[in-house]
Amino acid sequence: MALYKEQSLKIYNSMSGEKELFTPISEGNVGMYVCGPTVYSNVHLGNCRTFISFDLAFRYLKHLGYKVRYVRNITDAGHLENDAETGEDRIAKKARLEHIEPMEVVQRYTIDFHTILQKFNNLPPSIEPTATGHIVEQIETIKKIIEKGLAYEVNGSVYFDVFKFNKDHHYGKLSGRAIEDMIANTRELNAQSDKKNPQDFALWKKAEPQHIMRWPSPWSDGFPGWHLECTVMSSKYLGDEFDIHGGGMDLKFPHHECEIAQGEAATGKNPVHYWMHANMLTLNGKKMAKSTGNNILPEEIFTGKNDNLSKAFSPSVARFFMLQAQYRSILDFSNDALLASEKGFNRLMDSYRSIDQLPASSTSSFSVSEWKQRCYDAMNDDFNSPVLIATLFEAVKFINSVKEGEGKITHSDLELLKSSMQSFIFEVLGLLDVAVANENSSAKLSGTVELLIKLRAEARNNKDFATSDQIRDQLLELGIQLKDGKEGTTFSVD
RNA sequence: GGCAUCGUGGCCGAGUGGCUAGGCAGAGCUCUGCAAAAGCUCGUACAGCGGUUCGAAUCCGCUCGAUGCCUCCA
Repeated sequence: MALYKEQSLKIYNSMSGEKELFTPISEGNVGMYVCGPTVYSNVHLGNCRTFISFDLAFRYLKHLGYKVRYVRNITDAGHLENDAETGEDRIAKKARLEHIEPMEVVQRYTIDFHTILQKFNNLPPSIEPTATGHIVEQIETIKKIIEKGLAYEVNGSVYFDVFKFNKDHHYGKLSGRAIEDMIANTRELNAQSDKKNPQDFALWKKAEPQHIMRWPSPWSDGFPGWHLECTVMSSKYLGDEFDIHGGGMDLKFPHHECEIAQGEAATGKNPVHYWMHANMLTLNGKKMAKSTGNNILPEEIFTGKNDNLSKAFSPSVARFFMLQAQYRSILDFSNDALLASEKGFNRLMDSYRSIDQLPASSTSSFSVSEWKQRCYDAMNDDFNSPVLIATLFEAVKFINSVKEGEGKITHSDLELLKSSMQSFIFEVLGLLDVAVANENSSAKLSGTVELLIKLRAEARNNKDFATSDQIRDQLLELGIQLKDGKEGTTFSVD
């Protein structure tokens, strides 16, 4: 029997503002769409947090036995830097600054994006469509919306008629806005706007002569509006209605609001059943954003080359740090927080590795099956990874107590403990055991250290503490820590 | 200005009416030749002010503060 039949997953739906029992449209199958990046520069750590959050959801849904189709787009068509009627798109700007083709910009940063997410051990999505690969579909959707009378053409550009749409629908229902408030709060636009109303948004923009990324359409040589690609690609691969749509909190308005409007205008159906929004990662208390320069690159974490960092941290430590906060909470990045996470992460891994060495008893002093269900309870509660991690640490405490000869565990509980820890740490949380990953290259090292441990033990037996301490202290200087336990000495490498 | 989210012990972060996570740091003890590691014990926090309630960090109101969106952003 599939696990999802035993576990009841609740997801916080941004649309209702409540945690709702998750029921997919088609039993056993989940369609999930997440807004991907615009590839005009390196992904920063804040971007990564969002994608790690949805990777966690993807992993858990799969773990529960769902067949998941995870679609995440790449925005590679240039979109304007602001809502002005003229201006340069960010990809073209980057191309001009670096003297390369716009598609070279796209290629370079798509590769960077993939490389970084792979280091964080994110699973690749099932489909990763690009905006430029779906121009035809986007034009077709614009035609549909025009036919419904909810879009209009002006000077080769097509705009979505928000006011007209709002007569029969509620534009603003996701972000809790009323159109009257939007009008009251509208900022002054430049006078030469083609839009009927400032709230209208572009479905198609006529390209200026210098605009490189352009495609023919019934209205003009131009390019699609930013919001359109997600509507088109999500419906193409997941259907007019699908289960989960995710993205960063900053996309809630206007991007996701526009997606809903486009979907409802084109098909008459409300496209998304569960809206999920991942919260921001902040640096120095401020949102990380490419546009303000308040950001830190993942590569700088891995190398330690950033003024905010005292040392380098592995991708798994950074991932663990982020998973220690719930995805809907703002998380503030700091060196101290990362240092604390690193210690906790290492303790978790050390404990996991020691499970094989635990002696079995005839009874257990810890209910493994009950503990396991609490792990599920945590994840079932809107993917609450920090509570899952806290629960994993209960097991760590127990494992260590067995090592000390305090706790007792039966053979079958031992098996269950090991397989559960394995599932949650690696499969669900997607953490990587650095020591295991380096096993092959470190086989010689561990042999060498084992030899030194043996020599030290002999020296200690002979009360030659000068020699034994020298071995211990010099190894520590090299980053190898010896740990004396009841069952002998083990070691860990930084 | 509008809308939204949030303010938890030294730090990071869970918890949404009573049983008061977890990690890191700190203190004591056990173990140890001494340490480290590990184990045990300790800390009793919820911005402020009112209100609801037998009982509130948790619900309501107000005040203060922070952040996000309202123009591109995960």
